[in-house]
Amino acid sequence: MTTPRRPKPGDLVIDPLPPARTHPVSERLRQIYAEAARLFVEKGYDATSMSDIAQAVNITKAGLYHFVKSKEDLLMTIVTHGMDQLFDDVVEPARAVADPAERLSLIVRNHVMNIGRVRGRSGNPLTIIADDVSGLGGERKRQIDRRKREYFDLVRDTLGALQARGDIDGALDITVCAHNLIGVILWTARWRRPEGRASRDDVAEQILAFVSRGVLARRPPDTSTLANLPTDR
Amino acid sequence: MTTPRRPKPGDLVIDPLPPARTHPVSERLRQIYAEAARLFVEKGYDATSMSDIAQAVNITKAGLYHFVKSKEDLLMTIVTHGMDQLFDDVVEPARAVADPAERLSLIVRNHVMNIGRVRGRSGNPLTIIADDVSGLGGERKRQIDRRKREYFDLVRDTLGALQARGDIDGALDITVCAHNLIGVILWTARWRRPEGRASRDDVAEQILAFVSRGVLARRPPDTSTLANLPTDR
DNA sequence: TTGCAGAAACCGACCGACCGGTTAGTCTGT
DNA sequence: ACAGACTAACCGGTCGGTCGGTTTCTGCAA
Repeated sequence: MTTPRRPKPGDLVIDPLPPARTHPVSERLRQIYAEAARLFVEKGYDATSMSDIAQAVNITKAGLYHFVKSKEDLLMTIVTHGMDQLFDDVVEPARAVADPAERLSLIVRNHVMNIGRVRGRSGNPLTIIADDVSGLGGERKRQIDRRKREYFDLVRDTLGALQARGDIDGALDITVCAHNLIGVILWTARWRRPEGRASRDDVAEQILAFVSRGVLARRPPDTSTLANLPTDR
Repeated sequence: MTTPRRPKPGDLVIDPLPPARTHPVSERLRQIYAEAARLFVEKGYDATSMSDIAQAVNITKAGLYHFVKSKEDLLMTIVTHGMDQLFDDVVEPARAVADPAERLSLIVRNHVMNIGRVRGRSGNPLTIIADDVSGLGGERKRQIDRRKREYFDLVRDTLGALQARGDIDGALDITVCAHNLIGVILWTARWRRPEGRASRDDVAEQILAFVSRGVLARRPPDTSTLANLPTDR
């Protein structure tokens, strides 16, 4: 029952969803994790059967069990890998940035880029499904929840630092703001289509503008003082 | 195969999840829809069995099928009812408001209040699960999607009107903004606990402030001109 | 007030399909 | 020879749903 190691920087980690193993992870295994992740995201964990996954990689269910211990293990590995990516791409880089405004920009940009990234032939890694971990039993669920909490705290503390130095209106509840911000980011996974009009970069910049200035803020300090009248109809 | 009617104003609609029936809908039926909704939200549609639902209302599965035609019917009725509420509480009132800024406020407030409302002994009505309608076949899924689209268009058009009159920065993509806004609202269903610190009203006002002014907008037009320096530190 | 028919409410037993997972054994490359 | 990759057949169990029957409620004629 050792806690599953996650790849350290310099680990030569292979692109899509590698299990914690030594180097030449078999192509099959990669394929299995990639297809399983795609199906879990597409149809949901409960609605995806092991036969579905087996069929997607062109082996029988028994063949699939040659590589994988259980369905729950499969989910745990996938979600853990998604979390690893989140920490490698977002959390650790963010912690290296001292200025909270810059840190916030980095978090938004990197997280949005992380979501919807297409790796190999797999669909987008999850983070979304990380919310759908009800299929995980006791200790493993707690492990994922702890890392989600860690990420949330990073965001909230960053907003807290901004509020402390006066960059955020004191009337705003930074805990609620942190939820809102994360909600906006994660929501992109549900509406953005890779083939759509908006690229990942576009969306990242749009979201940054959205959360920074808000939707109703007029562009520069408006030159005409008329703008401040109470509800002009 | 007539399209299921939804209650018109003045219909004397009974509180939690009534099927389309004449007045004295049986208590059992109300209980069934309420418990089913609670379980679907709690564990997900696929992970909830008909036996679970039957047990929750203290009858056998066969007894349950006396009231309900199929599991999919149950889901469809619940989701349709959730949509009805969204339209009654948010869309139709919003359409009666001419000013787009006021309309936006109404949408945010009423939608946040609608989510997490507790009716009778049922949990919060869904709108969340309206995203989880993969269990619905062809035509019925399309029917729900059409109404989701209608709501989305209302939000986007409202933002469009605000942008047209200069209240929203021209650089912002209002389609992305609409997604962001809806994401923030729906996300509340995933993190807000009724017993928690923040009331529904609190959250509604916080979100309104969040999307209006953004997080990084300093309070009033800062009196010291020093504030406009490029990235201090 | 009673008797009773019919409808609504409900149950125990059961169905075929499919679930996650296992077994025993067969290929194939080294 | 042997190990990894893989399969056909199968396991106990649960799924959504059905069946035939019994109880309980309700309206109404005598």
